[in-house]
Amino acid sequence: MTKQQRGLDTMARVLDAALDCFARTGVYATRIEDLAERAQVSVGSLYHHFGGRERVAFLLYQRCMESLMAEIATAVFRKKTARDGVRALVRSYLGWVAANREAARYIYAAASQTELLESWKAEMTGWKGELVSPFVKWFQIHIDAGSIVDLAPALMEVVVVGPPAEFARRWLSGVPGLDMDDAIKTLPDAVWRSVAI
Amino acid sequence: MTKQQRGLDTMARVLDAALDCFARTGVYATRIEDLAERAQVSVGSLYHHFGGRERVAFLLYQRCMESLMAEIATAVFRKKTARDGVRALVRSYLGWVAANREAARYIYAAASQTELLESWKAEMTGWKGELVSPFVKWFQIHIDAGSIVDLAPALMEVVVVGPPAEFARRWLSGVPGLDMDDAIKTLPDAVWRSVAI
DNA sequence: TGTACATCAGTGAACGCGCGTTCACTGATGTAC
DNA sequence: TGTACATCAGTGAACGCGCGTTCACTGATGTAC
Repeated sequence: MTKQQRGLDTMARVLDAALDCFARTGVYATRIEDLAERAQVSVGSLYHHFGGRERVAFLLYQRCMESLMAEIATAVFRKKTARDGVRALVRSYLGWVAANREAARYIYAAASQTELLESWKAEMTGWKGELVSPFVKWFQIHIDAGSIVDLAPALMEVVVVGPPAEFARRWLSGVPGLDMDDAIKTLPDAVWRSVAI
Repeated sequence: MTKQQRGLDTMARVLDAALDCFARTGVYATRIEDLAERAQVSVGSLYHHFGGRERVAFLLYQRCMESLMAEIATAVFRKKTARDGVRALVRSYLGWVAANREAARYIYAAASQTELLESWKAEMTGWKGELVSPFVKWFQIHIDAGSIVDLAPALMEVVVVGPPAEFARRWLSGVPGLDMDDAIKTLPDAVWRSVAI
């Protein structure tokens, strides 16, 4: 009827293993058996809980995304001014990436796998909306206060997240000449300039 | 000894087919046979010219990337002022994406497939350097003239390309509520603000 | 507190097949004289 | 201009195997009385 604690534990172990495997080898390049072995679980058990690899990939994506959003939320929402909030957002985004390279790598890889996420599209739209809605409200307040340019939420998100996200992608894929500390110093101000009034 | 015209033609046909297949189904989800069929080529011939799927993927990546960079270059380099150049860069980037959705989709997908590009890493570093060096020079001139903030090339690239790239990714993956015309109107100015002095 | 029953959790060998890769061969194009 | 030879281009059936998925079964945990 309901899930037992033991089941939840093994699901967590599988997701841990999936983070390792998916980030390094890629989702479709990791064999079910690799996953099972690394998670100390039989393949049968894995199928019992997830029903297949795609479900593992989706649940892992949710887990990683929620971790990122939680970190950013705590950094932003305790700031009073728009300037401090926007800069904290960029800084915490980059900080999270540096501290969770595998999760970040996986988020970026998964986001571009349309095939992968297509199956869960409905389930995802609602979930993602809930994650970002607090930020939309926060920005709206500062737009109304006249301290931030008036951009539609989707464009605001792109303008603010674009630079740190682009940096993170390149940094994670080992592009030479990229220094995370430099980025943490300069990108917050650059992003703030683009939305400041 | 040297390649014949007939060989070059079939290679081009294979790359055309690969753009279709890779952008829609994903690189590793497209079967060699699908590629061959769509390109009107036998699998044996495909192996004769490329030696495997990865080489197809790499050459296609180069082709797409060069198309994008050429479009941006012609748009930027005829502008005199830094402001016009930066805005033209963002505008032409988005314009190219809108006009070449499949190629854009593939660029983003391929860039996050470390496994894929790892094998050609050496070959790519030099090639990519040649593509971006004209832009580095262009920006340096305007930095020296004091009309643009002094950022390291890698960070400048991230700040300028980040917003349009992030928008493009989301737009291509069908995130609801994204309008390309809106982006073309607002992003160039937002990006310019972040690098203007 | 103990027993009986139901459901969940876990196992791993066996099956089956999709698909990449090869290879011996034919045809086409180029070159030397 | 023609002939002979070399190399490139193209073919597709056959092979082989990696790997996802199933399934009948055992063990563990929870529940009702």
